[in-house]
Amino acid sequence: MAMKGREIILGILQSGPHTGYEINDILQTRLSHFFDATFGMIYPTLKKLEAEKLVTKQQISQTDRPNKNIYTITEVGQAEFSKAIGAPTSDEILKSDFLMHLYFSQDLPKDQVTVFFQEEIARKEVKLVTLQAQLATWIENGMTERQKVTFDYGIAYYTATLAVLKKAVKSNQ
Amino acid sequence: MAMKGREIILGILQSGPHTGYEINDILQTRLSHFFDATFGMIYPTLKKLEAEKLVTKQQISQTDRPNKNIYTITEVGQAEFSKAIGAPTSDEILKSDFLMHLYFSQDLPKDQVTVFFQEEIARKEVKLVTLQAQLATWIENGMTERQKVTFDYGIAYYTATLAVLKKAVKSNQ
DNA sequence: TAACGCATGTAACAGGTTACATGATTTA
DNA sequence: TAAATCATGTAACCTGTTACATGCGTTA
Repeated sequence: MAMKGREIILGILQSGPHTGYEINDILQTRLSHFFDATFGMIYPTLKKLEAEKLVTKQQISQTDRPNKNIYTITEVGQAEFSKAIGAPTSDEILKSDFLMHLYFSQDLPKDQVTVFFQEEIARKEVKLVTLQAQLATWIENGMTERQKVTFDYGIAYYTATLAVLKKAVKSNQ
Repeated sequence: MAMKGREIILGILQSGPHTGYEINDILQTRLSHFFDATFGMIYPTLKKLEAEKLVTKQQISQTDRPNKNIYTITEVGQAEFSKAIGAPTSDEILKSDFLMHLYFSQDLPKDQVTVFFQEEIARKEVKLVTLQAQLATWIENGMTERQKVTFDYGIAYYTATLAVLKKAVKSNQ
């Protein structure tokens, strides 16, 4: 059984207390190339985690900004997380809507396919730049050697697939 | 809205009538690097598609093997598929349980992490070999230029990430 | 004045997963 | 004789998605 939203959030809280908003930010910047999350998943999960005593909530009132809830992992939460991190890893899952379209695009006009290519290239370039831009601050705030591998993996992935896409869009024209 | 199971199955049926078993086979060999399916999804989807008249079912009795159902796409199904294939593509989604483990592995012993690396490398090598082995028969049975791009994408992806993984497992030892 | 950042939450729903159930023939 | 191939299906469940709802302060 792969690690799900609950374990990911527990994992992020291991590096210190955070709000749901901050958890989302970490997910969007540093883990976005191998996991994706939305607020619609984060807040309900945090609520369940609190009900199960895996995290505790501290409410902070703010005047200039909305009030916030800071979540801290408990010992029970730590134990649950340790169990999950030691469990065997499962298969990676990639769902590419772009490749799906391309695979079945035999009846689409060339121009339409070119647009799909360009959109996918643009998306990947944004992802690549976002990830690369993270590196400096990430190292400052403490990046482990193992986390560096997840970073390298993302860069290699985007770089290699962008090359294929850019070559293909040329021969499509 | 990304293409879901129903559109994928409709897409496969565009290249001719197939059984659920055959659909699974195509998915596991040629599309497995960007989509994954299970029988638990395929058969119920086929049933819904038939109820909605997007496909028709022909029952074939066999003596030496189990009976089978051959599904054929209808005109309504064609129309639905054309609509889906022309719609904008959405973001790719990658979920890597291995990278998740690696990212949060600070408390795991080196040996355990090495095992995770080796397992992931083995999985990817199998995927790479399976995909490469498909090429010859795929070309014979008709592979479009665009499908060739999805193939190249998969090869580039596995090759690039395997290189990162192999380098990292060495420095981990 | 529009957009963005901060900040949280719910309800309905869709979609797929997992586990189970069956069984003959062929290949290693 | 164990395992793989062919072949289909259901039921319960889980997890996450989408859309909606609110609202102030700051920056462009």
